[in-house]
This record gives sequence, C-alpha cells and structure tokens, in this order.
Amino acid sequence: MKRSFYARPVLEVARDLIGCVVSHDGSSGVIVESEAYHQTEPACHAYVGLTNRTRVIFGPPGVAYLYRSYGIHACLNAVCEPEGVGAAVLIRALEPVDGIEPMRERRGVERIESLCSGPGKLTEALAIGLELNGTDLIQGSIVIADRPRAWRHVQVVASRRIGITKAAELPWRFSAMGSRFLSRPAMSRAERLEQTVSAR
DNA sequence: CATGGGATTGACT
DNA sequence: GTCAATCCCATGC
Repeated sequence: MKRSFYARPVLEVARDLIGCVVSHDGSSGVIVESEAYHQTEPACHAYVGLTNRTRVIFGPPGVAYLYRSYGIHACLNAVCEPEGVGAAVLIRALEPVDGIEPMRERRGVERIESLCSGPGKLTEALAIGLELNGTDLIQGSIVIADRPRAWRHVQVVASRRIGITKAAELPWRFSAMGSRFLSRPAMSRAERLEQTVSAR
C-alpha cells in the first residue's frame, strides 16, 4: 500500500481497507472489519488534542498506532489523513489466511473463527505488540497489502461502532458483508427487525 | 501524586 | 445475561 492511500479522509480509508491483507511475523489475514476515528469526535483518542499518547495519531499517515486496551490487549490502528490531523482506522477483525498454526499457538484456541475476530485477538494472533507503536506500515514489520483478486469486489456494510459510549451513533464501522470472521454481526437481530419494521 | 475510565475478552450464571 | 482482570493515560488537586 502506498502512503497516499492513508493520506485520504479516514472514512474512505476505513472502507477501502476491507479486503486488504495484514501480515506480521509469518501470519496474515484479510481485514473484514474496521472502524474510523477522527479528532473532531469524542470517541477518538485524538479528541483531547496533542499529548504524548496521541502524538502518533497526529503524525504522518501510514504509521501504526497501537494502544493498550483495558490494561490487557493491544489494538492496531492505521494513522490516516495529512500530518497534523488526528485520524486513524482501528483494525477490528481478520479472516485468517497464512500462518494459521502459529496463530493457534499464540492464541491458545483452535477454532479458526475465533483467532482474529476482535481487535485484541488479532494483535495476539499476529504477535503485534505495543513496541510497534509508531512504526511504518509502508516499510516496517507490519505490512498491509492491497486486496487480492477474490476480494476485489467485496461488499462493505456500514454500521455503528462497538464498545464506545461517546459518539456511538455514528455509522463509522465497516464490515465485509456476510463474513463469518467478524467480532460481531454488522447488524444485531434487534436492529434488523427494527429496520424491517421501519421499511414498511 | 491520586483518581477514574476505558476503541476488550473470556469465564461464569 | 453479568463481571473481573489490569495498566496506561489524562486530568485535577
């Protein structure tokens, strides 16, 4: 992926990353779920402005932003938009492709649908740790490659972001339609029912 | 320097 | 469905 890919509006990048391939340490997977975050909305870490923690998010695009979640998990983001703008895409789920046995060993689970179906799970499966915060996605150890042929025309669904309390209404989560490898379905049963009702 | 709150997960009822 | 684990960081005194 070229750096110009990440220098665009974060919503476009989040959508376009669906179907792309993340690789690290001999394992790889197709991105099936992502979320956009932008300094102008309070769910984004960069909302508080430039601090030691958010320095990377305001930096050049195409760099990894990794943070520790709930004291336990590392979460992987791709920094987007021009330098000086705080925006990033959280990678939330992968469909495992290569190096699946090492993923099973690192995760301690067998079921392939459970290896990378969440932001904390996929970093564990790919051995991506906080020490990679600030490293380059263009020429660093984490690589994100363009969509393989089979994923060229993937259908992408937009829905609400998960696990946040602020700006929760924004439809800034993107998922590959029909994927079995999501952290959660694009629409809950209740939301589907509600949509059916309101469509009448 | 003390405090409070998570962009989560897995175990348990 | 509930809940604890666990630590980093921003904020406020």
